[in-house]
Amino acid sequence: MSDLSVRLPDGTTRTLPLGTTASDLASAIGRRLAKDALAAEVNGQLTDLSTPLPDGATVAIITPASDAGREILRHSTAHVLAQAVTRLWPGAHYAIGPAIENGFYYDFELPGDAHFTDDDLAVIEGAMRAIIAEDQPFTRSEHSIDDGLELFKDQPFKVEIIRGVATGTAAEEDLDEVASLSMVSAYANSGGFVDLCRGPHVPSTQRLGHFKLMRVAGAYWRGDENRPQLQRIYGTAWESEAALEAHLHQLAEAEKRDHRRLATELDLLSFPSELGGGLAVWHPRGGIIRKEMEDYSRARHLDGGYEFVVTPHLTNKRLYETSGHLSFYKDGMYPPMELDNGTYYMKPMNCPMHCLIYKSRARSYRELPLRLFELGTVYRYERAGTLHGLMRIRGFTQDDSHIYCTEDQLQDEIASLLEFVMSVLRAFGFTEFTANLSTKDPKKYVGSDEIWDKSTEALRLALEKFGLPFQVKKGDAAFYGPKIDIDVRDAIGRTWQLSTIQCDFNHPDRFDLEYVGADNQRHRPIMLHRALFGSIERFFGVLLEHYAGNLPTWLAPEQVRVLGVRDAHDEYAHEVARALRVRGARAVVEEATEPLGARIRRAKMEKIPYILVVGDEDVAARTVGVNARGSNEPDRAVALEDFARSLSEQIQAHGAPEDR
RNA sequence: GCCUGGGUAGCUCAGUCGGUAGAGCAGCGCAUUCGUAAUGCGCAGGUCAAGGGUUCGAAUCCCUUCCCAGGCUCCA
Repeated sequence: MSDLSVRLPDGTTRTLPLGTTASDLASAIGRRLAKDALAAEVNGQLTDLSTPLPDGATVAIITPASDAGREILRHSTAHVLAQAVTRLWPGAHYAIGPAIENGFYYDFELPGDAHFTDDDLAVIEGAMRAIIAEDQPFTRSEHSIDDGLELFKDQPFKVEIIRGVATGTAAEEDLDEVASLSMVSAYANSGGFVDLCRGPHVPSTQRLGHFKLMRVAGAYWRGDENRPQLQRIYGTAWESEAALEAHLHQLAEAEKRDHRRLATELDLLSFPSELGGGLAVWHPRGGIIRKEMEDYSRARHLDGGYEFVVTPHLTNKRLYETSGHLSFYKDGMYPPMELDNGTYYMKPMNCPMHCLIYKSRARSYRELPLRLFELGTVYRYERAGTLHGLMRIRGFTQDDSHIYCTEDQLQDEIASLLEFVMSVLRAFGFTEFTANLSTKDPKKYVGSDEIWDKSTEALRLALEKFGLPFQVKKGDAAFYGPKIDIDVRDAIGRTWQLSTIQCDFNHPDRFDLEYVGADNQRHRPIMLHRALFGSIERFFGVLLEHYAGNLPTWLAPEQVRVLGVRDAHDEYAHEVARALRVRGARAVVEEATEPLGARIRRAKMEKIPYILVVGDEDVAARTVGVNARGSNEPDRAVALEDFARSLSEQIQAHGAPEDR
């Protein structure tokens, strides 16, 4: 009997009898590994533990606490979900059930137009736990296309997938469901349940169990809203109960910093239903934060060589005929108003108006780059189901600028734009950035290939110059030009797309924009769109979540609350607050009509950066007791002058917060 | 727009089988004068999202609309 040898991830090789499976290998290495093993990676290919190993293979055993291991757990749990649903709803059709970030889902079509309800989740979960307790093996089998079609003849979605594979028209995600282009693989469990799948799977259902079904949702088959809507069940699954608990805890934490909750709790803004969906009113405490953000933005733009413009919210439709919005963006616009002298629209974008400003007189190359900036409020008719707090809203203000430059200036202008954008984002406390570079969609674009190449290259060079990690998204650009999108990472690791720098070869043509060059000839400028916050509303929402409501002092609506210990100290408390206000701080006194502890508690819950407590000793020595947000120990007997100076320095500096 | 689930006091929520609405916090008043996260007592607060229907009677059952949540689709 001959042997085979395999190479392990640590570089060692092992010699084993022919016919050894990955499972045998794990046992040979150690009892612990044998117990943990879920699957194997053989020559870079994931496979079941029961697969016999080829001679000379490089083999790694996949265990649960790894990305690959969790993915297998999740995918296998999705199969159990499908099996449970078919037990409870005989005749249910199951479509696809992949592993996703933190979990899995599976899409179903229930017999007789039935729908899942939230209450069904507990029932399904119970059925899943029963299947897991039954310790059912996942048994792989391979079939020809024809046999596969026969095997799944009662499952129309599976049939469609197999047909797609057979005819070479399969979507990429479908290839995960089958073994190869000429063969389909299936996994059977006990009780007659079979699912189409490439695998690998855990050896038996007993290896699963640390999961929770999260919610039901509708999802279109193939993600196409013209196709049937299926019932999707989302779940999360982990390698251990502790990991599952940690994930659920993380979700609870994220919910605590939900900007919609914080906006209500901190009395910042609201969405009165009288206004209609996606329209917000800003309360005084939200309004002052917004003012600070806008003031800072304006100051930086002034510094950065921008010129300030203002344009109306409403315009005659002719403008959007010229810009082309009416032909390609009509669905996103509020319906027209028919007036005596024409048809008017709310503006969904500022760019056409800025082009009119450019066009208002002849331009010389000496004026370029011309950087127009506006806090421009726009209205977009977002579909009702897409609205989401401040993140997706129907009326919002963009910090929008349009830069007109020559081809020769493009490179430098993009580089300086990127630097400007990052510098402002850093001032708001973001430190981690990534970018996407979207390139030409060869099927749909305007402008010459040369200008696309040149500007795409300019964008790429700017990203490289700043060492910003980026991914190229091929074909993802809008038809009018390539773009950079900048994502920031927030305090709990989520990423948000905020800023964008887009080249536009379309507007200059449509508006027939020109400048006179040094050669006394007319030339067409290039237009750049640049949004930094994107929308003030959305950026505000991201900031709130990033800081969990603990805004840096310069942005906090109330920066200092002054509390006298007894009402005898109220007069001094007012004096302290006045002294701080003179230096530009927002300081408020809450008089001593309630116990000190209650007033401190309220100020803490309002997330005010500094609570000052003043008593007899402070009145006598002109000091304050400083209770800073996030610190455990109050700082007693700080000289008022010292506190006032350091506070105003902190506010002036903007930038990252002092938070501990 | 589509699917599922919701909407009860400013906020968070309870409300049984269809029988005329309840708590805590917040607010207001009075008392309390207190050194770092809740002083006590009292008062007020509601067209139960809106409209229609069934019923002797509707927060509760049915229909329509609006709004919200989570997804799907969409985000030029």
